[in-house]
Amino acid sequence: MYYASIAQQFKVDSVAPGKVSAICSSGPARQTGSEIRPCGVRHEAEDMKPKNSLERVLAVLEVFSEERLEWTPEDLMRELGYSRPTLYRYLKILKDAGFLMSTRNAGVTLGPKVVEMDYLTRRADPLVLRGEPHLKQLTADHFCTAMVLRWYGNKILCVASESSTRNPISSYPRGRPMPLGRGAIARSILAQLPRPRLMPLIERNLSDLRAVGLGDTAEDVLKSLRKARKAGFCVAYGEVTPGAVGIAAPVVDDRDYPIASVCVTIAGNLVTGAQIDRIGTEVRRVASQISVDQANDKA
Amino acid sequence: MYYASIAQQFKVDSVAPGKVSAICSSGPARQTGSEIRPCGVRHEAEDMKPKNSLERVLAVLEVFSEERLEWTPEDLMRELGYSRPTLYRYLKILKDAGFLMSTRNAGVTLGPKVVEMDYLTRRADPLVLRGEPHLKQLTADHFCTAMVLRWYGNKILCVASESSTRNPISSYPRGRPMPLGRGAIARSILAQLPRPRLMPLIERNLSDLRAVGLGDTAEDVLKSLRKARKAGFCVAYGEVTPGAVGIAAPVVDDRDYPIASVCVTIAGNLVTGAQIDRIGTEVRRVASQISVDQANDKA
DNA sequence: CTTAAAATCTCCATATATGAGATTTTGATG
DNA sequence: CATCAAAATCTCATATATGGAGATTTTAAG
Repeated sequence: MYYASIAQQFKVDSVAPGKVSAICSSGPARQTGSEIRPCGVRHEAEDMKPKNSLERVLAVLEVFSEERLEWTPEDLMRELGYSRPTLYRYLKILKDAGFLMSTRNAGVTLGPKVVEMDYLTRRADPLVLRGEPHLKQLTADHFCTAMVLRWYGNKILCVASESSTRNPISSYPRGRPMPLGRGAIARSILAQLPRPRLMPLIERNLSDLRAVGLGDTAEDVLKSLRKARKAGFCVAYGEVTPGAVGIAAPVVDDRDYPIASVCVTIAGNLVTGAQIDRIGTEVRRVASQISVDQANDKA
Repeated sequence: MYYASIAQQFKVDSVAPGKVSAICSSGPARQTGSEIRPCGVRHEAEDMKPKNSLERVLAVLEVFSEERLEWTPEDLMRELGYSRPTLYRYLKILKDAGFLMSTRNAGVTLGPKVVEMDYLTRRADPLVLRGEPHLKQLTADHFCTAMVLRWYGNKILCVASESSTRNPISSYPRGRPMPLGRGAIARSILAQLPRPRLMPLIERNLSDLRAVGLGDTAEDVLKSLRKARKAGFCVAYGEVTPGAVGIAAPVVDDRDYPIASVCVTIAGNLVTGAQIDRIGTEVRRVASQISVDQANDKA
């Protein structure tokens, strides 16, 4: 039988615990501490379609994006391939829970429960809580925008941001995923990833990575990232926002696996190279401070 | 009492416009232990237990609150009454979707997907989009905090807020539900509700409503609210935050049903009664402007 | 008041989630 | 690194919820 064969396969894997580590070291990273399952392919190519109804309800929430903030039931049925009653049942449940709300145009959008939960997240996320004082400090010391960004799935997500400039340069406020191929933040995180986890990401973003001068081949990029890792922080000139310098350092867990990044963004015409180095050192210090606090969080 | 005297002073000052005093409360803020009292409308007799698995998964997300930001699987099993495998299955799905994440203490918290969705909500919510320019205007004109708050379920939820003060007085930033029984905001919304919808809410919050001087019996409160409705805006002195004056007006849909509230919060020692009246008129104008725009949103 | 579109409901065969307990994995510790 | 307890996952028979087609009610519009 189908299931039987799968089960057997799993059994074979787990019968010999000694070999598991060998398999892991050459496969994708296993789930680590407080991270989301870093299962290789996510939104990029093709999510494996949800198999059970629980995942199918949640899948409804996944279709909302910056490009498509509002959906009609018809479109949802088409997009997700659910039957009419099913879709409407899902919608009812999601609306009742406040995750969705109706719009006038007979459509649906994300609802107030999301807002409420985000507030709780701000209060709960240790990275936000620990990060904020540091961000205040950084923005007090420099005329800049300082941020903490989470690494989850294959995304980089700003979770906290503080600014001492009039019009903050960053176009990535809390909650907006950042590109993987550009900017000091992305690099600071990539540089910290174990090779097997890293390579597919490099391949996928090679054109961007090449464009910002990290190297022509994947191997070259890898070499550049090794250097970056050694330095402890990354600098990027106008890669994400023209005229802005990004200075970022990774926050890691107790296994040196990256979980976030601390970044200072500052107008390019405001800083000299020497200053950038000084800020870089500060950012690195902050990031590693957060890393340590984080690791010791046995509360 | 201190606040009472301030309130009285205001009352005298604002006698001229006549209506205002009628809808003003003179009740001092009652200190309930800490300065910030979380809105405690939770596990009343209100939520019926979820019947199908879809609702049961979502119910997991419902247990997170300001008082309890982190849960262990064990506690969740106890709280929700799910079996071990079921609970873990739910957790796995929710974690994979990013709604939850593991903490080091073998617990779970709300995850990054929530943050991401909240960002989308900020971009999608017409109240936020339409409201923000008005808030900018209000905070430019006055030294205050201006907010838009949604009315959903039986909650009042701040969705947008702008501030021109150094330390914003409001302890209700985006996403934090507000109490129903206190403050100008709550009153501006309650006043707009149809009687059958309103009465149970009055009953449930009668002690609070009485404390702020809206009347002794439910009928009295109802009468006060009628007046408030007529005036078009509400004023409250230190009911939510000691020393702060709240001035709020309802945003309604095309059937005059309240969907939100616009509020200006300003330090009590900064404004005279006459100014409060002027601000009140402004707030009312903004709220009704948003109402109209909202109703015409056939985009 | 009539009509169209949207949303909900009914029915039922069948796929699917469930829970008790066994099993495996994790991670802390001497 | 062997050991042990706690945490997480798995197995499988069973009961249950699910989703498809189409009927039906509700809502919005003319």
